Amino acid sequence: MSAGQFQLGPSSLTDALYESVRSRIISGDIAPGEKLTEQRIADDYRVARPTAKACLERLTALGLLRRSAHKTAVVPELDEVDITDLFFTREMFECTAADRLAQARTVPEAARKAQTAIESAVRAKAFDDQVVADIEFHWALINAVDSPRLSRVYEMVSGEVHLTMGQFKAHRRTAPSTVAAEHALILKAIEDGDRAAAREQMAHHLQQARDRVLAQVVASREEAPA
Amino acid sequence: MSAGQFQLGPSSLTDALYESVRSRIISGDIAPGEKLTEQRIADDYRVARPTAKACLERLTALGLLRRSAHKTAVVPELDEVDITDLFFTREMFECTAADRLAQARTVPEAARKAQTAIESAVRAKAFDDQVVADIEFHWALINAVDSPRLSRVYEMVSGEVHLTMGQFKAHRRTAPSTVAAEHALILKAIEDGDRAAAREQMAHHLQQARDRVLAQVVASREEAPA
DNA sequence: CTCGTCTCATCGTCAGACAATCTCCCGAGG
DNA sequence: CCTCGGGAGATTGTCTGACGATGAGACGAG
Repeated sequence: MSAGQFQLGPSSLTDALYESVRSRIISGDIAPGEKLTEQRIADDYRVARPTAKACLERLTALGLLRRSAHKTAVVPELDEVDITDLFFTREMFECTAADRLAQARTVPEAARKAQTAIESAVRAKAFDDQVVADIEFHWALINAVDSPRLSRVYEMVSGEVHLTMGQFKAHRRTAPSTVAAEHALILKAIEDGDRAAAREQMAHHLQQARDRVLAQVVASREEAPA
Repeated sequence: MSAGQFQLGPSSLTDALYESVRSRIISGDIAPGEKLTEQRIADDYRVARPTAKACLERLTALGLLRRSAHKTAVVPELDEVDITDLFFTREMFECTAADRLAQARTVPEAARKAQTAIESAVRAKAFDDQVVADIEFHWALINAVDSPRLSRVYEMVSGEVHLTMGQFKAHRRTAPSTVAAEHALILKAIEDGDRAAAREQMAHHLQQARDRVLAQVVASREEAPA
């Protein structure tokens, strides 16, 4: 009985559950501030509570949920301090990656593909697609470094990056297609093998992105002072 | 009955279990290559298997264990590729931290304390203490940046750093007290607010450390060709 | 209106069970 | 003698069901 324990899928049930909950959080289907009990997951997905528990623990480790002992997990709402810290950490990762790639003059194919995807999403005014492609672009650079540990630790901030994007895309009014231009500069620097420029363009891009996000946080707070 | 479920300690049983197993792996009490079944943990510590399982999963996430689906977890033996990658990642973290601290001209007190601890351990020829203090030194710099995310992700490599130290300290024959001297240069650069120098000294120190570890790996392999 | 207590929701952990999967040894065949 | 396939045991993934502990909010006393 009990719909559980088919593991026909490519990965185990646990992984599928994790992926599903993760995407629901990232997409905003489960809104920031919303509580997520173990029982709710268990009921929603017809799994046992321990399975749901493990899933919540994984998400907590990635920063997609926050909880302390005996308290219910909630989807965090990132404030200015969180966002500043998050982008600081991103900058460390991504500037290092840009430097490395410039050193090797390796422009990953995946990054180019993501770049064209961004451009077409901008033309189509498909903001969601643009966000997805943007994240893919950054992931492509990280993965191209070919350092398992770098990719592993980047995953720990990637979830929160998604959160910032999803959290505020509803409020988005300016649609800066400058993102694509900034990406192009980064790729150019990598192509030229100019390490310093690659670092700098990446840092600049991330600071711009951070400021855009911060501006939205402030704006959304002012229009909804709780 | 069943000795479990007293949670007198400061943290929960799960945390205590995790800490204990972690320290046993790091100290080499559980040797690299050794298999660690869920049942063994459960028996050793008189906890239920699910509790042991959760513990192993946490350690796996930190790189202190390796496992794939349906296979028994083992303490990894880091090879040259792993160590190179690990130090590359460390360099990213720690150079960023050194840069930041130099920018603020903040020399953390904890780092100074660790530094004197290293010196006295060197004088006492207490190699184990030296390793512990060395790790504390590096942690102190990371934590002084006061970035929750930086500290969180550093934890993901810190475990493996411990492993490299513990894994090879048995084979150690040269006792390079140059470590303390290199640390002093880093602190000096931070004190002077010289960001470039801080980065460079840190990078240099880590490259030295990496080469020392790599040399030991090669040496230990040659003397024990399995 | 404030404060302490009490109940309920939720979590941490346990025990025991079953199916799926992996490992390893051992015998059949070349 | 070596290689290869098959089965028994070991190990994991997940389930069900249960108990005590902890935290949060309601409810009544002062």
